[in-house]
Amino acid sequence: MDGDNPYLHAQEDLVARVKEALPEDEVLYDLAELFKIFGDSTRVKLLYILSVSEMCVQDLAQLLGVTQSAVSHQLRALKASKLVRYRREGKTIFYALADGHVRTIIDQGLEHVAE
Amino acid sequence: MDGDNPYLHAQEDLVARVKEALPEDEVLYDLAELFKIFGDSTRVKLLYILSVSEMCVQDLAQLLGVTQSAVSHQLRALKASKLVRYRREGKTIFYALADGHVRTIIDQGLEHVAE
DNA sequence: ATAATAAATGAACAGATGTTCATATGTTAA
DNA sequence: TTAACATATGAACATCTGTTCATTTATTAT
Repeated sequence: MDGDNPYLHAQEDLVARVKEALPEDEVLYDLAELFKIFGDSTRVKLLYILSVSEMCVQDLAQLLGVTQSAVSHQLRALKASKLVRYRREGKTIFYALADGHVRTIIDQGLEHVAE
Repeated sequence: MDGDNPYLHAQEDLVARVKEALPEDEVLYDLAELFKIFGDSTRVKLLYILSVSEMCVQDLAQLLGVTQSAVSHQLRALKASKLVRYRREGKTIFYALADGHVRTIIDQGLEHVAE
């Protein structure tokens, strides 16, 4: 213990080493943005639903018990995060998951919640 | 196409089937709460750091560039979600991840972000 | 063209969130 | 018991978020 050090408590070596191990700030920021998407019950439900089957906006709204507008707004967020894709069929637009990652992340989360 | 049906568009069978497949509302709510924790850059950083090494509050604050108070508040949230544990050593309290799930979830997220 | 239907968008607003500041609690050493 | 240090907590505040309502855009059928 070097009594002169004003930061007596700090394990400076450790701090430095961990700092090395950290991903870029921007990456961690993007990561938080991604999880933010999953951090709303309407959106996780949306994602879970779409992991079961593609579906049109109105059916999603009905299943979620919210406005068509609300779903549309949320789908916009999911699109921006590349989590969903969509296809138009006449007046109707069908949304689907962009890839399998989503379900994997959800399932990991469910495992933790189940404990 | 049954033209009399006021919900012409809806694939009611599908909606019903998917409804069956959905986890309980409460589970999905808890799931969202869990991901909400990961959905803030201060907190993911915290979690990432702790996945590398246990650490005391002051060092965490230094590493994150925020107040000791801010870290303490966030750690409270992490404790409430059973994501971290802690041990006291004199005046200092060392925080650590509660289990390995956290890192798994983070790594899954990082994979998606990396694309 | 016009009407009808599906989805998207913008404005507005209530409620939640994350931070700092000030202060309290707990622990150790003098 | 007092001083010093580490952490926790409460209040206050600015910002962010998610929803609804009203409206617009896009597509199809008449």
